Amino acid sequence: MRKLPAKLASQLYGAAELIAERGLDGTKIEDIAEATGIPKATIYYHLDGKNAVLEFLLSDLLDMIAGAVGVAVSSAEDARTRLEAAVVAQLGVMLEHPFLCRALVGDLGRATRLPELALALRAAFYEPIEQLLADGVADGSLRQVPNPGAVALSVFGAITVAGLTAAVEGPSDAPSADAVRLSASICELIFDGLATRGS
Amino acid sequence: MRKLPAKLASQLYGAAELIAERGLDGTKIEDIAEATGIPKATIYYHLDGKNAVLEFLLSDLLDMIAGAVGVAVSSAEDARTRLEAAVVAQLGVMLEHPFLCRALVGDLGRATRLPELALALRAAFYEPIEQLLADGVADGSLRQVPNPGAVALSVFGAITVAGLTAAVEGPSDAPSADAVRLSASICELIFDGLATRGS
DNA sequence: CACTGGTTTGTACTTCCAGTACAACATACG
DNA sequence: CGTATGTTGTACTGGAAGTACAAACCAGTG
Repeated sequence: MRKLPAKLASQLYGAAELIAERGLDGTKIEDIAEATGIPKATIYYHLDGKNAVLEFLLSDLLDMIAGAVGVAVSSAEDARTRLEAAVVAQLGVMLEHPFLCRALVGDLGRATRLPELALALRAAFYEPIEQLLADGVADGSLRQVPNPGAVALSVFGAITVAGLTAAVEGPSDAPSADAVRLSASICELIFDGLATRGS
Repeated sequence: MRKLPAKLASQLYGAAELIAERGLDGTKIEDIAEATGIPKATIYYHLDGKNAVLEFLLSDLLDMIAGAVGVAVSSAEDARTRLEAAVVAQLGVMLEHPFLCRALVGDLGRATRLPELALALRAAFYEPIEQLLADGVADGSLRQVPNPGAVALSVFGAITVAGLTAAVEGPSDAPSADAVRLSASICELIFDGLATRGS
């Protein structure tokens, strides 16, 4: 089940918009069959049901994010700079795949209940951030905080919610420019905060 | 449909844990009937189906949050202080109702597709924050940022994700103490940021 | 008390859809 | 050619949501 032919895989993306729009519940297998041109029997030959369709689509998105972030994170810069790069990378992928993001948000519950996906979610979104915050303390580019776990979670939330919302709201025609802009706002928040400065 | 008898309403809460655990899909109406003691026919007499059960439970949670936050926000302090109070209030309610939070996360997609709930979600979580950030700029207790909308969204994400995760992970035995602790971490992040200070 | 209107509930039914079974067909490759 | 692996149509099964409805129940109210 883990190696469906490339051709089918690419056709399956035709279902993303459908699922994004109506949710997996509101989408009949027959609809997916029609939208993708893959007959129902064939879908069932390769995939173990509806959930597997979602799982396939989302794990792909998550892999893309994890990949892009992984690249961004592995430069030689200090952690703070790498965190900025990671945010841009993550938002870039998200804004480029708005339908997948909408599907993810819409069926988040299901996603977190699919063990494979839950892991991939963590790996794509949360872990890199957690790691970077720790690195930043080590290399002095970020500040030590009393409760790193909670803070990492909040940073993760700040980035992800902003990204998902942006992706969900409007498919943009210049995703990577938007990603840069949005990431600037987010980084300003998480680095400098909102308090009025003495300086 | 908006005024089910108090007795039934209270019984319905018995379904929250069930839904939190398995998701609405994984929960049969018959299960809900059994868990709450309300027979299926009666459920259908008052409510228009499964979604309405979820809608009832979640709109209640959202009302509680909106209420608590509303109180916190309406003090005479400066915006920054009120924002802190709002965070504590929001987290307090969330940690006190872990099952409802889990149900919310698990069926977020469905929730956002129910128009009433989508509005209540916005009103409970996002709008107060947006307002406070604006107030803060006005009264000088918070800094002006180039893109207030995006920042408000990130702040919202930071608080909500941290809160939901905490609620989902472990039902705590001292919710309000935990809320205070967690909110301190979050506020430190959103006010002071993570950059290393010159000072 | 009897009448009336709303609730409550059991039971049986309809409908819809995910998933299965299976047979016929295609394609490839030895 | 023939065996294996994929592809697809069609018909079926099973389970759960939601509906229909009638019988019971429970106020009030005259």
